[in-house]
Amino acid sequence: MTELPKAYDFKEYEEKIYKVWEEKGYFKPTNDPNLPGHDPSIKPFVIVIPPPNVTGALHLGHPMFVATEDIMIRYHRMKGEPTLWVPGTDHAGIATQLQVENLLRSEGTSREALGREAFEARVWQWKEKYGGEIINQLRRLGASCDWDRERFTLDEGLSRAVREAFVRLYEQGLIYQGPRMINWSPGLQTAVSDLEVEYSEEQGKLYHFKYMLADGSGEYIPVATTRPETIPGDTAVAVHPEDERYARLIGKKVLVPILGREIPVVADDYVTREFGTGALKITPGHDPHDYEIGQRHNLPLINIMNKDATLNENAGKYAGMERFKARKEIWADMKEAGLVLREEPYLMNVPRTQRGGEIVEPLVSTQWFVKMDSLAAMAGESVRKGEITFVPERFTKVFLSWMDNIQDWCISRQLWWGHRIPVWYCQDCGEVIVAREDPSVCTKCGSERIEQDPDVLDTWFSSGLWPFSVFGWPEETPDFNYFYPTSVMETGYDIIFFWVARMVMDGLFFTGQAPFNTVYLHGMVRDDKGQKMSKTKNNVIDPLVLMNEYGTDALRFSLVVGSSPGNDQNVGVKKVEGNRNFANKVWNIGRFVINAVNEVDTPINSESNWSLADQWIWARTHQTVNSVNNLFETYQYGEAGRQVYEFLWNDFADWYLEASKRQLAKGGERAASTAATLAGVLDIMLRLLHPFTPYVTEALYGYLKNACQSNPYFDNRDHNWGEHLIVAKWPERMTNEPWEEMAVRDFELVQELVRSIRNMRSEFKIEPGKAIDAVLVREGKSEFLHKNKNLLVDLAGLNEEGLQILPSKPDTEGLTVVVIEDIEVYLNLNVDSDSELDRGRLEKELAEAESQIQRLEKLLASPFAQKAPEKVVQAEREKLEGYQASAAKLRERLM
RNA sequence: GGGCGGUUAGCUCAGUUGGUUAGAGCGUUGCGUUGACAUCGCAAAGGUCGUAGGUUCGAGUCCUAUACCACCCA
Repeated sequence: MTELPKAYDFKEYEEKIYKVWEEKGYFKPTNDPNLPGHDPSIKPFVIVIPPPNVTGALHLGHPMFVATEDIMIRYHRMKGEPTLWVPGTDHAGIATQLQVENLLRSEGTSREALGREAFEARVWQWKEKYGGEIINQLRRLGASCDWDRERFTLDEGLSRAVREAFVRLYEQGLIYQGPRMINWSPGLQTAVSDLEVEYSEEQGKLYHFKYMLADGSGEYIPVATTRPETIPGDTAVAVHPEDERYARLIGKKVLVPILGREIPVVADDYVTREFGTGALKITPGHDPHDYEIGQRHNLPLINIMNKDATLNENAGKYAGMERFKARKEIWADMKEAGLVLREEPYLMNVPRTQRGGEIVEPLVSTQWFVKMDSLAAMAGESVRKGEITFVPERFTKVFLSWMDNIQDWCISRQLWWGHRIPVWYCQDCGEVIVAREDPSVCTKCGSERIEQDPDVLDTWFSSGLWPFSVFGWPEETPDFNYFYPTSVMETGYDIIFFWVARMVMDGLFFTGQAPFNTVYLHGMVRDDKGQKMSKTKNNVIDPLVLMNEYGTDALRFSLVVGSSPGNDQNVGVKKVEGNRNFANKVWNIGRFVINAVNEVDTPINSESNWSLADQWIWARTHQTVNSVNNLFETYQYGEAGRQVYEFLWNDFADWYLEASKRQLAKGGERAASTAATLAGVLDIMLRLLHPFTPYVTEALYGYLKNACQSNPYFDNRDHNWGEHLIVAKWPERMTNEPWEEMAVRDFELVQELVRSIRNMRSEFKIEPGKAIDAVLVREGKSEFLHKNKNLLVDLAGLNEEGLQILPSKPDTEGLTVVVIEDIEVYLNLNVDSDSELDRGRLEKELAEAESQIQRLEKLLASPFAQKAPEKVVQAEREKLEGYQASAAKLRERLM
């Protein structure tokens, strides 16, 4: 057997282990519905991946969701359930198109120069080249997905699903085309949906000016606007119906500045009297609110802008001028005409595109929309009925309020990369053909002059179908029938509207079932100061760098542990480093245990005779297993990981391993049973830890299993070794045995004694290696001390030969005392026991004990003693007794 | 304007049926390499749990109000 190296070298294992898992087929679900012997009655656990952008770069959000989903997947797989994680990527219309356009620009060409077909071919090329990168990175993160089921939103099957979905919605009257106010991105030259617009508070100006009455009276209405360039599109001035200032002007005509067009003054209670001048210019063609007001008052709609955000012929002399230049020009001209009142600084909400960040222009354009109200109502009902639950629960409300205030969804995009809208227009008879299969002639007049709509669908249109399109829908494939609906949708809370809501609506509409029963939402990853990561702030941490430096396990653990569901998570390099150290700690625990197993040279024949330490570590193991199970069932992975971490480091390594050394040194059966405990506990903990840090645990598990199985004296009966850890059985809850509570209490007393003695050593500067003589006293009942004296000797560094255990107090002249409850520990520290230092220390301890006594006596005299549960009261009484005992001993000593 | 989350040790954060002297990691201080681990060990310092009320025998935890920070929606 080869000695393991002193430090865990993740580079040595990660790739190899992943390969083994994959080759062994562990990522594939058991009970595959496509194979003989399938049992449809067994419930599978299924997650579909939130598909990353196919040409996107890896950022910390990816390891975040991979870690969380992989934890869920590995846990269910280890529980023996048929488990499937479907991977895939998203074509990400705008993002991908922009990347390729950038590339073309650098080559001195453009998509327009290439033409649509050549451009599309070029994007596919790009996708083939870079699309695999993100997938490889997911593998590197340890994602245990079934790669044979990998999908891409633009692949053939999913494209068929998209077309089917579009046609069905259209047939049901839920898709319509029409002129509506949309958000236009002049740079991207496409419509974007409401969700793709972000508002940023920016310093602007509020321009006050005169709207002259048309009657030539010289009277005017003062109006304020943030966008003077839209004045040519004004078709009314609105005032509040109850505003006395303007009441008499309602119904009169005013003149549009510069253009001199007559428009009416209307009354509408949308107007806020307190805002600005209390009079609002109405531009139905270029403002969503004005658009609605325009509809209410039957106002004409004037479009004054071209698609590139220059003004058009309707703007008169400003035609052809860029929108912000026009703003200046118009204002200057109005100033000259004496129409300007004043300007004041104003903080305004500027709409910008999520991608690119340029200012969005609201304008009326003919686009395709999905009618949302009935779909949203269905989705809301499903959630209200509890068919879908959110983790954390508070997102239910967010989801429902979105559903209750839903707006129609603009799904057409003027892009070339995406699912082409399956609509054809007949050039001869004007027929609109919506079809599942590309038509070659007009279905009405038979003309061959038909043209397909040039637009593509919003990427989210296809993402919404993802939970079932990946299984072959609309075909009722075996996968679809068995794996759909899925179990958990795990994703970030930032796309609850973009994606989760649409999946729910689509799932219900197309399949009649909610696409998943649980939505687990994770928070955003921020830097270690809580700042959003962004290139401009230069605080982006590249996951690949972290993985190269500290290993995948460390990164995964850092992204899951120390946070709670739905809350944002700060990640710094320090944290990852700390968890690299943890992986190394686990490795070294493993080295120690394996070594102990290797040295077993006797079978265990007699009844097991557990030491206190053995009992304690088993009791703690049971507690941890039970607690971790509870936490997993309630999605509290962060806390579960923390508990395993704490157990391994603070209980198992710091205490049990130390305690086990003497037991191992004894050799024979004692050593054998100790090794069995070491191996048994480690085995369980590796299983609990595996979903978090799959690589180091799998590596160690292999070595541990090998050591145990290759030693003929080692009893493997309790181990139930899995072929690999990834498919080893998950530790289920255990019932606590009656002796456990006592073992924990006794061992904790030992720990307290040891800590106190260590403190004394430190305080009195005793050399670390020096064994000290001691006298241990517990009035009348010294068995506990006799039984555990070895622990005290080993862990506290006492001198075994010089150690006395007495049932009553002897002559302890010259010794320094420590008191823990009713136990006195006299230490020979070669210091003057009557020294000021020592007396001072004892007095401080006594004072502390006395103040505790006072506190507890007061507590127990209060109504607490009657009203609190007996168990709680009893615990406090015992504490009081402990303090009373130590106080008595301390007082005696100080006499 | 509506909503949601946060405010706990110098820093970053845990703390899910309210149980009675509040936890971790990092950082800080002191000591330490005898074969699991210096990617380590032992010990120490450090918090009136944002503020003000309330409910309760008991509140970091529940309720009300309020301040500040962040986010979502309009």
